[in-house]
Amino acid sequence: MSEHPPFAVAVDLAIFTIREGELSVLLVERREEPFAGSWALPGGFVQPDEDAETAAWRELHEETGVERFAGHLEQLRTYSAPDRDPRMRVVSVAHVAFAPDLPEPDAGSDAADARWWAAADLLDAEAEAGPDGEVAEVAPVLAFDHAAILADARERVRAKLEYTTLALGFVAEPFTLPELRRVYAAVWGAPPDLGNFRRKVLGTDGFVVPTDSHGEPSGAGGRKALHYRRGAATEISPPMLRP
Amino acid sequence: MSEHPPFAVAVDLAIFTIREGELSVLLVERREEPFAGSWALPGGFVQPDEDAETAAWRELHEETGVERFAGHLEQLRTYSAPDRDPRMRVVSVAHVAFAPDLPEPDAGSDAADARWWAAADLLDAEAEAGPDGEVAEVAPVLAFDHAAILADARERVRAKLEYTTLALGFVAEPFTLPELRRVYAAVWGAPPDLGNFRRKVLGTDGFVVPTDSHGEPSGAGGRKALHYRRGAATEISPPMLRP
DNA sequence: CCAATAGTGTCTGTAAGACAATATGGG
DNA sequence: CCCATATTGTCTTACAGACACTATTGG
Repeated sequence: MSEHPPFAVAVDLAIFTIREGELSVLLVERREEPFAGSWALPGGFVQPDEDAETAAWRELHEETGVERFAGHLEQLRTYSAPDRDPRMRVVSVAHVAFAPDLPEPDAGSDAADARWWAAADLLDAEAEAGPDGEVAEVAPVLAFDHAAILADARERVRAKLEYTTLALGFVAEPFTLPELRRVYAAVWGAPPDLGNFRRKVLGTDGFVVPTDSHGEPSGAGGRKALHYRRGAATEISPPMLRP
Repeated sequence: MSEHPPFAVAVDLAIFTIREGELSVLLVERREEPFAGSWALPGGFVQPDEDAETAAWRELHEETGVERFAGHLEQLRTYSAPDRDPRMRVVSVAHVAFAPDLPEPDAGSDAADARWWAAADLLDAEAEAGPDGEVAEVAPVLAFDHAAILADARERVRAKLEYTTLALGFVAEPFTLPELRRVYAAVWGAPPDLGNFRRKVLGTDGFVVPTDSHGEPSGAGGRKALHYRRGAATEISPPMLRP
């Protein structure tokens, strides 16, 4: 049998939420080398008594400060290039998480800062300038291989909205159908057709269940939307395809 | 920052092929402890200069003996329960591979035996008895958490046949449409409708390209089927759903 | 009344499910 | 000729895409 050289095993998390209509991801500014001063996905090492998912939940709680987490967490894939960490051999079991309206994070002990970034600003290289020609804040280049992890994570979320009800993980109960539609718009980058979206959601058995209450108008002026709660269904079949 | 305790990192492989119309997977009989004498998925430790995928390809070549591998290999997911290996802390980056008509394997140095097993016999617990009441060979209980890995691997393959052209990885070129349909039948456990299958495959641009040759009748009597080669397409949209 | 948002209805094209009919080969 | 397999075609239904129309609220 071959040797079994020692590795460090880490988890990295792409934690998504929707802020101001944009799919946003939590990054931390590293205090320590390597990549001190760079922004990176939150993460940490797996401890001897943990599996990777437990470690991911622990990091999620530590980074967001949220105790009761209403969203979803799942394994993404494992990144294991020999040179991905310059210090030593580290394989990272990356995870994806998402939740409704998470609070502004505190910088943890090993982070100089922590904040939400619009995923599109980090991933879609476009001319970054506001309408008045001013750059709000330049999107950073991520440390390690975290740009690749983030790209894979966003694609996973985009794909899963097509054939699962995981969009419900981005909204707090009770929610309105326009709110749910804005989740799809933010994740996919373009809104699904209004009427077709309602037909699909309401026509999929167990996706949402109606309540007798209703929300407030979203803008100034406009009709009140009905409130719904999440149903028991987890899959959408046939899937709702992206525009 | 937290500690980074040492782990061993392994790869395990679920290598599938179709033999006698059945989805089959390669198992090895372990020579060493733990689980000496038990059957397990082939695998081994990742070496210092390798990433997990490279290690998986190396193990694939070592276990099958095939040099030019016509099929497909991809990462499945990582299994990291603290007690999954009684000797020490090992996380396993599981992979799925499949290929057309692989040869009967040789037992490697660390294996007492190696052979193909029908995946259904290992996963679908049924009354195991032939029509004459005789049990051909009792399916083993797999070592470690390999039964769970195998179940996840088969589900991955089943799902991927729906929306990708990866079924082509199970057939040698040139192939006939009935051969390709038998791949779907073996993986899904039931054949897709004959006419609808042809309409879908031939109607998906770049799935298969016709040739001017043809195969021999499959049974005694029966028409000759046309030969095809794989096209450039990798995705099937909209997907071909399981029956 | 007007603008803005929520909700309903309709038409049409695509494609899948079910299944029938025809073609081609071997014995 | 008969049977087994391959190939083509048809009918029906489900459902998505596009888009028009109505309803409700605040200013």
